[in-house]
Amino acid sequence: MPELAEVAYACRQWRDGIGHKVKEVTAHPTSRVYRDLDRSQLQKKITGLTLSASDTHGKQMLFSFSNNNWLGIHLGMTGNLFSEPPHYKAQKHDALLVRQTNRTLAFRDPRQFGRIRLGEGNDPPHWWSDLPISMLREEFNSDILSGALKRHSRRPLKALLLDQRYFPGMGNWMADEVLWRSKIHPAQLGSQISKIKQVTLFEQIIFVVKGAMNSVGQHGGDPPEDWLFHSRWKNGQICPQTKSLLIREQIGGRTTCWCPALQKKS
DNA sequence: ATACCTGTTTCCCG
DNA sequence: CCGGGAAACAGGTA
Repeated sequence: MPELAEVAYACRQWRDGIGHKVKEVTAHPTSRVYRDLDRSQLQKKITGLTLSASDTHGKQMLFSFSNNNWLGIHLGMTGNLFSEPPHYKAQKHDALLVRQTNRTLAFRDPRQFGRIRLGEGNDPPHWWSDLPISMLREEFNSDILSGALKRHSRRPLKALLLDQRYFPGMGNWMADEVLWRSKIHPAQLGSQISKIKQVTLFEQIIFVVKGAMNSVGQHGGDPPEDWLFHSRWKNGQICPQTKSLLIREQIGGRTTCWCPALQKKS
């Protein structure tokens, strides 16, 4: 599920809980999402407080509570948020249940690659405030891209795009989408990208990020019909643009899908 | 049964 | 010290 737009949608699932008090907190006894945290401390801190706001930044989520308390959630590979009925019974992979009078806010994560963090203080904790500039902001400019290309001149573009220090929220399918639209081979090295291609690449990052937020981020469904997204998940699919056979291979340690007719190495 | 997977961290190498 | 890559984490699904 979770790349930036899916995270934004997940965050909205807890929106109805804002302005309401926490009656009880249930933490899964063994889930790895608590690897930074003491479960009883989480319960002690959050119980009785009021959820006051929520926000996302890339793949990170921040929930604000009364009394200067903060809860961070990262969905990992298989995490998701749900709003369930007040007396909902915990399922096997429910890592966290936050009970309120009219609903139960649930964080479910079968593979447990997600992560829960806590913070206390007037200002948001450092794990939130230290995040790199959001790709949705005006301050996210092409200098960030050119700086990353320069510093990592021997990295395949696919691997670079997944680097959260530069492109917070970029995930596997979004990176494939960006490279496909930019007509860049995913294994192309940072140093091999012309100035012209850099401009295209930057524009397509913005296009895909905004396009994903306006579709997936709003309704939780799929991105627009003509996106590579719909053809990238299994072998033997056809490029929506060129109608030639798409390739799927590991690049930068991740399954990568691209169109050999469109995305040539140079 | 076996391989695969929307993410990140840690370890190892040059 | 830095950059790059592989392995590890864990369980569901095809």
